[in-house]
Order: sequence, then C-alpha cells, then structure tokens
Amino acid sequence: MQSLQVHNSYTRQKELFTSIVPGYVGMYVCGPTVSGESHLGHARPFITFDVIYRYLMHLGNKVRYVRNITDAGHFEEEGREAEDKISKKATIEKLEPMELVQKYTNLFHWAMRKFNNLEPSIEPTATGHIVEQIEMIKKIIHERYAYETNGSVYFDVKKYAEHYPYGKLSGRILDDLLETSRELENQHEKRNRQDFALWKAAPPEHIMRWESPWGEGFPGWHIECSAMSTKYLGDQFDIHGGGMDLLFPHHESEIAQSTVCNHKVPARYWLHNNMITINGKKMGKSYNNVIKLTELFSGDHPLLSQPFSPMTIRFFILQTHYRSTLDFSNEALQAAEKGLKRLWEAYKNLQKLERPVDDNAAAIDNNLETKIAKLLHDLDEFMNDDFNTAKVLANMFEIVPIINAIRDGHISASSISEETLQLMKKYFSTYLENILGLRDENAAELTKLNGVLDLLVEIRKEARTRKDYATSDKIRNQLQQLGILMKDEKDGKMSYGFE
RNA sequence: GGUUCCGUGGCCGAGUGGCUAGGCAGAGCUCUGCAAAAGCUUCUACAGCAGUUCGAAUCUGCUCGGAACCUCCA
Repeated sequence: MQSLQVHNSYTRQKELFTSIVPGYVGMYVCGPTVSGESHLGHARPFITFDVIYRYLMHLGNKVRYVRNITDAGHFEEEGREAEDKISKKATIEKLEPMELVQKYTNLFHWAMRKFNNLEPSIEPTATGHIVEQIEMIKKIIHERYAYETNGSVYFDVKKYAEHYPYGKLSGRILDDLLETSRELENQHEKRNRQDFALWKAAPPEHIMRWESPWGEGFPGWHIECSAMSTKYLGDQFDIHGGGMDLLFPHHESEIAQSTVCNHKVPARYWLHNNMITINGKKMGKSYNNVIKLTELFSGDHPLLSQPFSPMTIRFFILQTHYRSTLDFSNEALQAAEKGLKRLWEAYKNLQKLERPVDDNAAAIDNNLETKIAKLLHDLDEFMNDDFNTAKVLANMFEIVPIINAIRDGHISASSISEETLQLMKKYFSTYLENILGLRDENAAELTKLNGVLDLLVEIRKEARTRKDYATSDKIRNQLQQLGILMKDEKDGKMSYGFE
C-alpha cells in the first residue's frame, strides 16, 4: 500500500507524510469563534479535519487532536472596530460575555454531534489560557521581537523578516505589504504598519480584560493559537489545519510568534480547506450570504426548499476534494441527499447479502472479482492521495450497482467468492462509518418505528394474499403521505424507506 | 494595485499527456396488480485562440470571464 501524501501549504506541494514520533500524530485545528451561530462555511473545516483525524487513526496512529474555542473574540489589529466583538454583542443583547460564549459553544457542540464529528482530544479555550499567552508574549519581548507602547505590545515583523522567512506560508512579500497595508487608527503606536498586536490595552468600556505586566488588557489576534498549540502539542508538531482564509495573516503570524519562542516552525504540515461559495462568492458574514446550520437543518431559509439533514451536508462536503471550492445550491444539496440515500441503501443491502451455502467455485466470475477488489483497494490509494474523499465515494458508487444486482438476482450471489463478499462488507463499513463518519440518522427513534412498520407490513401482506388491494394500497398511500415509502420486492417481501 | 487560484456535459463535481470518473436530472427498456425501487442502455464535456507533442481537458503563451487573500473571516 502506498503511503499517505498530503498537500502542504507551507511548501505548496504534496509530500510524504511522516510524523515526528512514529505512531503518534499531533494535530491542531483552528476552532470556532463562539460569538455567533455557525454557518455552512464553518462546517467544512470541522468535517474535513474530522475525516483526516479518523483516517490518521485508521492508519494506526495515536492522534492528539487539539481544536480551540475562541471565546475572547478576535480583534481587528487596531482599527475602526477596535472593540472586542464578544463584549460588543454582549452589550447589545444584555448578556454576560460568558453567558453568550456558553450559549454559542453549546450550539456549536450540538452541531458537531449532529455531523457525527468525533470530539477533539483537547478543546482549549482562549480565556482559559491567558496566563500562557502572557508568558509567551514576555518571551517574545525577551527575544527582542516585540515592543510595548502605551500598554499594548506589538510584534516587530520587520525585524523578524530579517532573520526568518516571513511570508513563506502565505506567499506574501514584506515590501508589498508595506505598500498595500491600509491606514489604520493608532498606527502611531506601531513602529511599522505591518506589525501586529500581541496584547492590547483595554479601553475603560471593554468588558473582557485581564491584568498583565503591561496593564489591563486582552490578548491580541493570533497569540492564543501559538500558546495553546505549544502547550498541548509541543514546540513542533505534525499538522496544523484550518480554512484557507486563515493563511494570512493568522497562520503567518502564528508561525512568527512560535518561531521566535520555540526556534522552530511550529507545524511541519499545514493543511487548508477551501471555501464554500454561494453563486461563486465565498460564504461569509461580511458578504451577507451565510446560511446558518440551524437554518439548513430546519429548511427555514429563502434559498432552501426543504430541510437538509446533517448527514446530507456531510456527504455533500465529502463529495468534493477539501482543497477545491464547493459551490452551494439547493439543487446541489438535493442531489447529495439522493445520492447518499442510494449509497446508504446499498450499504444496508450489502450487509444482508449472503452467498449460497453450496460452495460452487465454478460459478465465480473472476472478472467481477478482480473488478471489485480493484475498486476496493483503490479506496486506500485515494485516501492516501491527500484525502481524496471525492474519489472514494465515486468508487463506492461504482460498486452500488453490483450490490443491487446481486440482491435482485441479476447477478448470482455465487459469482463472487466469500472472501470478496466479506471484503466488500468490511470496506464499506470501515469507509462509510469509520473513516467518512456517516451514520444512520435518528437511529434510536427508528428502532421503535421499525416495529410499528413491521406490523403494517404483515397486515398489508395478508391483505394482498386476499387480493384486497384497496387495503394494501391504503396502507401504502397513507404511509407515503407521511414520507414513508413501502416497496414490494421481487421475492414477495416488502421493504420500506424514509424520504 | 500586489499575490495566488479557478473556468469540465442541464446542475454539482473527480481528473494534470494517451484509457469511461462519480452523483443528480433527462430519455428508452426490463421487472411489476398498480406504484416505487432496482438493473441495463443512452445523452458524454473540458472558456476562446495559438503553440509544444505521434497524441492535450491535462504542458506553454495570449485573450476573455470568475474567485480568494492583502481587513474580522472556516
């Protein structure tokens, strides 16, 4: 089996993935800012890196997955909106900052569970690591890469760039930044306009504030990720992930801070997911085109014709490679919903398939065997090729007709060997459930409902033996109105499914 | 303006030199009390122009169109 290759944003190429300590992987992913409700765009990195987390474990690694909660708000470096976002909204909503943060943290966790994302190993909060951030800032000052002005501390980018490759990750050139940085307020506090804040002095009206060697204030824009990744994953760790829009300045600044403190580039592999777009434009608050997760799940949005389940959205996201933009539309989600349903039903059918007991070796179709084996083994190759879930799903769909044909008797169950059948079952369950993280939705309620439906199936069968089609049709039609499809199978059995 | 990226069939999307991606939608057929599902078949594209090559969606150049980042942003 080929080894895992990942696209490293830091080098802009695919590289063989090897962890610093064999068998152990440290991964840091930029988490949510819990100052508001998550939207579809936010779902992408968390689903993407959940699959990466799952796959790394599937390969036998012990993974420490750290994903932060930004509950202190991010700030503009300085500027027109120089107040803490969270405290600002707290004032508007007349809520305690921590109450607001708690509310949106809970909502975020709720959405993550809906998506069947595994919990990170550690989910540190920014407010819980003020001490670590202050310590880190002190160290940067000690290294003489930061300076204090009026109770605020700034990182000296120009000096850093003289000794380190500033801009390597994001492809920025310092001189260009000098020319294109816009004029901001409080610019006079900084030696150079591209310097960024490590600590900001808090104005009197600022609610969130902490004591520091430089007076009362709050941490700057990027320091929390540097502090927390260092604390839980060490001076250098394996993977750092996040959305492409964080490349600059967030991750670039993170590299600068951590490098000064730890004398190492913090992460060896930088992985970035692309954006979700809507009509070709990035989905984002500033574009006023977001669809919140609660709106997606309820269907309560002008662009949506119906609710979409979390698994549909997960599947929709995984049908595209994580480094490509993904264009949202109601139609595309409907297509994803149907596709997932077809794939999942085939998976359920596969689990029920059995070969006849009389082991007729002569009946085995070698071409079919070879084809299935290749399609299955390629799944590993695709995942190893920078987590190409789109190709994984495509191959699984190629197997769907084979499964259904066997079930319907179009292909004899004897034409595949027991080994191949078991291989199919193993690959499907491993990939769909363990790696891609898909699952039956509402499994608990379904168990009870299934009992009720089994009863109706019995009654309908009896009616049909009496040729009482009025009753049999009534059952089927009424159920259909409730969104439950009852189907008559070839062998006289009945099955049902939910729309 | 600077940097980077993209433009694939009705829609969504893989694919980086030769071989059919896949999903959804559409059409036909089979199965069937009817319906649904399923199976089979079908439609089969690569923004435009020029070039490299035996051969290009894939490499090069130009043109047109779009996007991201440079400001909070997943």
